[in-house]
Amino acid sequence: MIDLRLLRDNPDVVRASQTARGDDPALVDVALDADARRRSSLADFESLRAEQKALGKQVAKAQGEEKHQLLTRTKQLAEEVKSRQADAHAAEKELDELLYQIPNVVEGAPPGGEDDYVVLKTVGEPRDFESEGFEPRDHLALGEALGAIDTARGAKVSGARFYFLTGIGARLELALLNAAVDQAVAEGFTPMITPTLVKPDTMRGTGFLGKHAEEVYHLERDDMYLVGTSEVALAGYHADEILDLSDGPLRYAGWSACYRREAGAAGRDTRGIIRVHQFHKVEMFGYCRPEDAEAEHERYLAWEEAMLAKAGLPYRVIDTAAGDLGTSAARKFDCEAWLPTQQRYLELTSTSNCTTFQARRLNVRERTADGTTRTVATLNGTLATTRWIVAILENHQQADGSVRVPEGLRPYLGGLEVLEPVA
RNA sequence: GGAGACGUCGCAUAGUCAGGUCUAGUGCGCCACCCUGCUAAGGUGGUAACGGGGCAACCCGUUCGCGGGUUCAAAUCCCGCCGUCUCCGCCA
Repeated sequence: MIDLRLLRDNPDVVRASQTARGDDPALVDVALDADARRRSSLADFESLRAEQKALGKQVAKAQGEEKHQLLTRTKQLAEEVKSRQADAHAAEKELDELLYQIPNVVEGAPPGGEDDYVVLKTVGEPRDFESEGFEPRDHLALGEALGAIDTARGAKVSGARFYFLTGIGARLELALLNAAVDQAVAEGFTPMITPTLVKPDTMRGTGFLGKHAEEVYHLERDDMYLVGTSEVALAGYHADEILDLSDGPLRYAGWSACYRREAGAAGRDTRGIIRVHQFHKVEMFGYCRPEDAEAEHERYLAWEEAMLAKAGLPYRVIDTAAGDLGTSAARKFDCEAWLPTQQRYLELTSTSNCTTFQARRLNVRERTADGTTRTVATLNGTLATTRWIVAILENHQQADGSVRVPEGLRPYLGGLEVLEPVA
């Protein structure tokens, strides 16, 4: 939720943000109007309520005829209070619904849509397979030859976009995720294994039930949601709390299964495990002071790049355009690894600065030096996911169908240097 | 799944049976000041969050797990839900 005060004091900032995202700037004025109605109906209700309470005290003391007269007045008043309260309630709800439709205010992201990202840098050289003298195989062909990935049986058991990681494939994923957790712990993150089913309030608070609600699995019978990332649980972790950030930002590394319906992706990335309904992820998530959020965001990006280095992948970093930001993000950097068989970059990490947007919805505040409270900022960023296996297999493959294990992962595979095809 | 107890402004508790004097008391903790040559102890005052109004001092409202209801009036009575604990049943 955006800051109501910002909306009132600087509506132009919010209008400009809406325009940058390709959303309707008029929503700002509709919300301002609703806010004015809310405040006036609230004032009406509150003054009547104050009168009712004052009279109520007299009723308690009065006797006989005086009490009788007071009661006839207070009974009338009660009716009116009730109706004004209902008005105030309705106005509040109306404003709330409007505010929920306004995504976070963009901060520094380039204007435009999905294709208008800005490449911040490119790291590492894509291999020249032609000069090496062989045609690279895609991750599924490699994974099947290595006995690492089984999508056929995944489909048999659970349907399209499901898979089994088998043998060395399962070990490779564990190695990757363990490397991510170890790095995070070394940097001072608290490792967390999080719930993957959450209540509606938590899912709504993190901003995933807006435009992208179609992406989320919902369990009708229990009214619970399957999370698409541990960000959801970690954002909810401190909901309704007042934090002490005097020792610096809080940093958590969440390890969880992630579930996505991929409703809007029909026909895209159908081969292999690039786009699947279930995968695992180690996610950085943190709380910090609003003025520290931008610098913290840069650190998250640096930690992602450190992981990519461990995996030995060529990649680029993009600054996502305003129109392609998630509801909660004010700015987002993605790291995309080179995918040789598709001659394109594939998103492996994404780090968002959500400023105070998520925290305001989830009511996460900090105690400031002068004793007051204020809303904190939240950030998130990917450290490793199942999808990384795609890039690792393709980029480190050799002519004989074997795959070199990147050095950063070898300690997690008992020193194994090469993955060999199984017969 | 069944039965019961419980949920109060950081923590611990009083208040709920008998609705109005609860503007929610007290202890601990915390903050400021005072006193004491230091320290310990002691004294005085302050100390929940959110919203609305006001330049401000301040005033008003909401919140006693959450949501409804009864009533002129709800921490207190009624209903539903959530959570914690205890016992029973069932299952891994």
